[in-house]
Parts: sequence; structure tokens; C-alpha cells
Amino acid sequence: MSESTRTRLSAGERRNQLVEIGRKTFAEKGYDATSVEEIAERAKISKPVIYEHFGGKEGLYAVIVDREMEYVISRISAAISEGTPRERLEGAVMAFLLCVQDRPDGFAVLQRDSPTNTGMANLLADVGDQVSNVFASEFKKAGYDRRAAPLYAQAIIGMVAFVAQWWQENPKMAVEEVGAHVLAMIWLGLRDLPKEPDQPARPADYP
Amino acid sequence: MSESTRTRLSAGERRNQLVEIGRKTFAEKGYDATSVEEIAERAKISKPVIYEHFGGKEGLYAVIVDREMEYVISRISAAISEGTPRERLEGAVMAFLLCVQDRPDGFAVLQRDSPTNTGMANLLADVGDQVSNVFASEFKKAGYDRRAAPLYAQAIIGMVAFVAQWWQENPKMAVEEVGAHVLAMIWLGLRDLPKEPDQPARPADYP
DNA sequence: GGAGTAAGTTACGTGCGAGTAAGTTACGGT
DNA sequence: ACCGTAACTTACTCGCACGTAACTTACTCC
Repeated sequence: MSESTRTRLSAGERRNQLVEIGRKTFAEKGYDATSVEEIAERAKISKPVIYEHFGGKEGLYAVIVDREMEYVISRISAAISEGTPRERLEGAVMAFLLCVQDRPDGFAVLQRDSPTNTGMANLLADVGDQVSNVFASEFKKAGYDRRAAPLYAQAIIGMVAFVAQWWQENPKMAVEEVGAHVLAMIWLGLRDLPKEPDQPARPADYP
Repeated sequence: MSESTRTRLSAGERRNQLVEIGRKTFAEKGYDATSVEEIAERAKISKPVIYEHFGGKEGLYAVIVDREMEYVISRISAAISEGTPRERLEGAVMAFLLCVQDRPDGFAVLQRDSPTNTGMANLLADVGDQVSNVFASEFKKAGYDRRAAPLYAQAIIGMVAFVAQWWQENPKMAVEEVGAHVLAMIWLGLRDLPKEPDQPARPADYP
């Protein structure tokens, strides 16, 4: 069977193709503005195929979001699994930025609004809770106000997410540089900004 | 004419009522998920009235967004009009937080996605450019890397916007406290967090 | 009190997009 | 070669929500 003659794809191949095309399309136009028809067109098939595989528009969307979340979470989890607190933070920030760099469409999908409010909101809420817990115990140790822990967690997350978005639209810097600046701001504060911040090593154990 | 008997409103009153109801509804459900029908229902009138006043759904939305942006921008502008750089930054942050506190629905509307991508994206882009310019000149003076100025601008904006959102969902702290923490983080960096950050005065010359 | 206008209603047209039923074509095994 | 199944298409239904045309009711000012 020659590749060029091939018209029909297997179930698995079709699923993967549709997830990819769907991700790109949702990233470009958002959930509501994307029609099932359009995704079908881009994939050069007809609508019912999508219903066959995913049960409907929401089904496809759910699969896309789920995969993206899984991807981001697994990378961040790997990055914060060990090391000093500072190394873990650096790892998490760099992991996130690398996700954005490697899968811009996925990031875009997660950032947009969705029907069942799954997406970035949930992801960031989760991450926020995690970070917040770490902070709470550290704050307690250091005698700071524990109630403020979630605030600082949110602040850091917002900072990173926003910088990532800006960076995606103005991709003139290397990941390492972006990460270095963000981390510098987190650790040192604006007042003592270094002229050339240290560049944390890019984790090597991820594709 | 007794107030209780009054059924018909004047054009201006109706406009204001619809803007208010529209803001609340769009804030709750987002642009797409809100139907003209529903807004009409909540206002206890019929659909064509809205078309009469605003020409359509987008027209109403545009007016709402415009008013909200105007409101936020005017407050921030007033806050950064004079003082030392630090006072200006404090003023801007506090002004923004007070906007969120005073008009939560407006903030919600601006944050959501919209048809013509007006909204928070544009607002923050504008503010970002402003802040970025200030930073660029300061950075030059201090010998830092000028290209990084927009990054730090975005970082601060993202931080404030995210904290604001979190605070809206967990309104357990006073504005002054939230502002103090955010500003502490900006100025001092995480490493030297004070146990009880200074509380900047709330600007008195705004309603 | 009645004409004129502003405010508001009912009842529709229209289009688009989600979802489906029934029929058709390629492919793979025997 | 041919049968069965999995992949795919054509051709619809249905409902919702934007927008509009034509009509009706309340208010105001002489």
C-alpha cells in the first residue's frame, strides 16, 4: 500500500490528526467561534467523523484540554521533584516557559475561555494551591503572615503567565533569558536588578 | 406622576439601566453565552428596545467596555500624574485594585474574551506600553538591558491583575493590605519580605 | 381633551451551526 | 474473488438567537 494512494486513516491516526487540527483551530479562534464544520474541512473529511470519534464538539475540546494539561503538569512535576527550594522554583518556571515555547497552540487553548470552564483557570488554580502550600509552611517558619501566602503564589503565577504570553507575541528572547529575568525579579526584587541576570541551566532530561 | 406607577423610562434612563444590566450579565456569562433576549428579560422589556438604543448586541457590548476602560484609565491616570516614581507606582497599583473592588463586574467583563478583541487585552497592552517606556528610560540610566523593559512591565501587570482576580474570589483582605503586599514584592523581592509591609495611604481624592 | 411623538410590543424572517440517519466506498482477511 | 467490517459521505432535521417590520400604548404640550 503506497502512502500517496492512502485515503482512509485508521481510527487512531484520525483521532490524533483531529486533536492536532482541533488544537490549532481552537487556539486561533476560540471555542465558540470554531465550528465543527471548519475542523472537518481542515482535516479534509466530513462532519460525522468527528462525532464518531469524540461524540461532539465538547468531547473533542475536552480531549484536547486534557492532553494539554497533562503535558504541562507532567513537565512541571518532573521539574520540581527534587533539589533545593530555589532549584525547584527555577525548574518550575523554566518548565512552564518551555511548554509555552514548544506548544504555543496548547498554551493559547488553555488561556481562552471554554464552555465548562476547564482550562487555564483550573490549571493555574491547582498550581496556585501547590505553591501556596509551600509558601504557607515557609512563611510560618520565617514568622510571616500565613494568610498572605496564596497572594504571593498568585502573584508569581500571574507574573510568569503574563510574561509567557508577552513573550509568545514578541519572541525576541531566548527561553533562558526570559526565565532568568523572571527569576531575578522573584528573588531579588526590582530594586537590585542585575545588569545581566544569571542564566539557569535548561533541564536536559526532557525532549 | 408617581414613581410607582411609572412604566416607561426616558431614553437616557433606559440606556443607563441597560448598560448596568448588560455589564452584570456579560460579567456572569461572557459575551457569547449571553443572549439579547436575556438582557431584555432582566430589564423587563422586549428585545427591540435594545436594538433601538444600541443597534445590536455588539453595540451594547462596545458601550459597556468603553465606559469601563474609560473609568479604569481615568483613575490610573489621576494616580500617576505626580509624585516620585515610587509614589506613582504605588498610586497606579492602588488605583487599579480600587477599581476592581468598586466595580467587580466591570473587571470581569474586561477580563473575558470578546468578539472584536477589545477589552482587557487592549487595556493591559496600553498600560504595558506606558510602563514599559518608563522602565526603558530608567533602565538606560541605570545601565540595564533596555530590551528587558517590556518584560518587567508585563511581569508587574500580570502580577497585579492576577492578584486582583484571586482577591476578588477570596475577599478576605483589605485593599490596603493587598496593595502593600504586591508593592512589597515589587520593590523588595521575595528574599527580603517584611513581616508587616508598609501600608500606602489610600488616595482620598476619588469617590 | 386631542394630536403628535417617544417608548415599547408582538410576531415574524433568516442564517448558522450542532447533531443524526441512512446509504456508500475502500480495505483486509480467508 | 468475495464477504464483512470499518471508514466515510450525503443530505437532511432542529433549535436557537440575532435582527426587523409593522403595529400599539403611554406620555406631553398646547
